[in-house]
Amino acid sequence: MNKQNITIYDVARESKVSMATVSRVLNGNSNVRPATKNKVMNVINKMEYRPNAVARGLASKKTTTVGVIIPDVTDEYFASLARGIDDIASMYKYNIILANSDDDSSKQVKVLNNLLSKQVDGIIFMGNEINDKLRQEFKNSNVHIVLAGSVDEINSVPSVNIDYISAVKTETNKLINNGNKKIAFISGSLNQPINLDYRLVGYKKALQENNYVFDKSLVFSTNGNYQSSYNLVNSILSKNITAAVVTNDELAAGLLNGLTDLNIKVPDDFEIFTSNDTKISRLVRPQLSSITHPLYDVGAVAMRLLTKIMNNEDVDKKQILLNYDIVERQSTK
Amino acid sequence: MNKQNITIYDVARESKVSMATVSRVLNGNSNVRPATKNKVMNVINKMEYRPNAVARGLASKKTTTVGVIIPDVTDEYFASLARGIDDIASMYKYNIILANSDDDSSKQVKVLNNLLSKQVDGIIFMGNEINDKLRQEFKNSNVHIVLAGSVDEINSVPSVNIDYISAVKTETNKLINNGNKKIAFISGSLNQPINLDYRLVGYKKALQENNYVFDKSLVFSTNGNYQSSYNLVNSILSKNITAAVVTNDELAAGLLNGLTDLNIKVPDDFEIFTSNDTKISRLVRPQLSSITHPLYDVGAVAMRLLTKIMNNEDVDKKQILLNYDIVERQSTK
DNA sequence: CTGTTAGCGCATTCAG
DNA sequence: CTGAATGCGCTAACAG
Repeated sequence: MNKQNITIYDVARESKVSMATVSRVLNGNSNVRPATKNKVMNVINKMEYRPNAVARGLASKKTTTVGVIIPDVTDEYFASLARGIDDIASMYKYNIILANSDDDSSKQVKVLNNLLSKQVDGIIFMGNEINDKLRQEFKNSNVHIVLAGSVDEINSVPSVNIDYISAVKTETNKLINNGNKKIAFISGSLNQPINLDYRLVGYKKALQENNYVFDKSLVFSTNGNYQSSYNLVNSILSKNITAAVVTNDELAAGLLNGLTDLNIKVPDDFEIFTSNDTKISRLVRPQLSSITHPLYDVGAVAMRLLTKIMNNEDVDKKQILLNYDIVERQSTK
Repeated sequence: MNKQNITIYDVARESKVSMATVSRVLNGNSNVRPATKNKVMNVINKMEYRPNAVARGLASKKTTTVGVIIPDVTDEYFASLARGIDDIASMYKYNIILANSDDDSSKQVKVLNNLLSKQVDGIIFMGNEINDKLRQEFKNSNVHIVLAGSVDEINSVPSVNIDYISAVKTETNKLINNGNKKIAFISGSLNQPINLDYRLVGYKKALQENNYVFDKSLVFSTNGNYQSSYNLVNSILSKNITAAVVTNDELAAGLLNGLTDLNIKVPDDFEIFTSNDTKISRLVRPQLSSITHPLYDVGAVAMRLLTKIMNNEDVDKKQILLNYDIVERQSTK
């Protein structure tokens, strides 16, 4: 008999007990005499029996797998979240089905439904924009969903993030205190609430507190990649800007390199603050000052929250904000 | 009735056919009259019926999910492979269960068995070292396994890679042609066959062809991270080395920055070739010359190969080598 | 504490 | 071309 095909019946027969008893020891049910438990365990080990999780899932209506919807694993921001998610998931005996969505709305609902058909016990969603259609799908699906490092501006779903507003505000304040008069705000698409409704708001708040007038022409909305900010440099310099708050590290690296290539000295002639503290921020020269975004922890806490929710435990707060810090490296004075 | 709980029986009743017929239209079985097929399809759409993949898996013994064992999603090298894997997987209607192994041998067998219990139809394995224990587990598991961007020195498993020997040899030759007399080979652990049995061999071949004597003291085995090569710089310079072939981009970035911090000019005073052409190689200054490693394609082809194998199609070659190229950016003359 | 029994939702014979 | 019946491997009452 093939190792793959050993069933609970086989070990029951071999152990001279009923399959129900085997099932009990498998599931740690206490209602089984230690002696028979040992007997069964021995047979299980001897036969190298491995429970069929699919059958289990069908019978119990629990698959111990969660779906993870991610824009792109290749993006270090989300990959770091994913790593935190997987570590905690496996700690709680869950597997993750990972699905790339490219942040594309139609792909997102497609993979969501695919995940649901696989009967996942829960879903961790990562994405830069959540529209009504998606919210509706979330609601209609009867699985629990948690957002990781992603915001829903109306908080219709539990989520784990940092306080983006406050973080960006702090950075902007530092730049103001360093004497900069014109500070750019450079982000990925402003259609993304995380940029428009959080980070930009933090930027504006800092300006306001310091009696700076908000100047729309100092706000740069890009597609978020390295080249887009690299190409922005001339336009930025023409406006006598001397510092920038940037919302992702690739963007910041592009800006930095663009500046350097034009012989503008960072931080002497231009200061940069970035947002996610990924490896990139330490690889470039000068190294980038940044928010110390605890990406791994955001993923980990999101997954932990999901286990609680799936387990029907009480959770006091469904919108969790983790602590961040600011690290000043070489791109700021 | 809850959308999640609509079964094949419900649509059968509603369609006034048997569940067998519904099953047939679901599976594209041609033995069903177009008229009844339409009737059933309409009901399916109306009720928003979504087949339960778990039940399907139990009945058909196919789960349309494959396991993906990865050292660390956070590593851009493997993340790029994973992205290629997922894209092709979803193209063929498979989902991927992603499991991080940290390249740890005991974790690897643990997640392997976990994946097997989930009845995955196949496995893509990524890892820097495959030992006999693991090979044995591979053999005992009756699922098909394909290696992506990872080598088994005895080729006991189908795999997709590039020709590391030839690639490194080409790089080394260029460095030799540029007049360098002492060229370092800097890699992650030499316990990893990919470094010891492939890349180092390529390095040696180039030396030999040019009548250079191989000097063991020019070979640096590190733990593979940025800091480890950064810290190596003094030791390297003390040996009058003027160029290096580096086996991963983080390592190369560390070397580059270490050199730059000591005011050694790259490429004028020191040339660097790196291996994986990840974003990093373009973010640092000067940008790193590299093998143009088609990471996404390696993952994609590995997944495609797996689908063929799972489908019992004939595959002529089970050890696939993809084409690479060399791109000379700013770290070489 | 242990065994018997009935599904979980579907694919798949086997008849017709 | 369609339906009835069986079973995939396991969990979860229900009895005892």
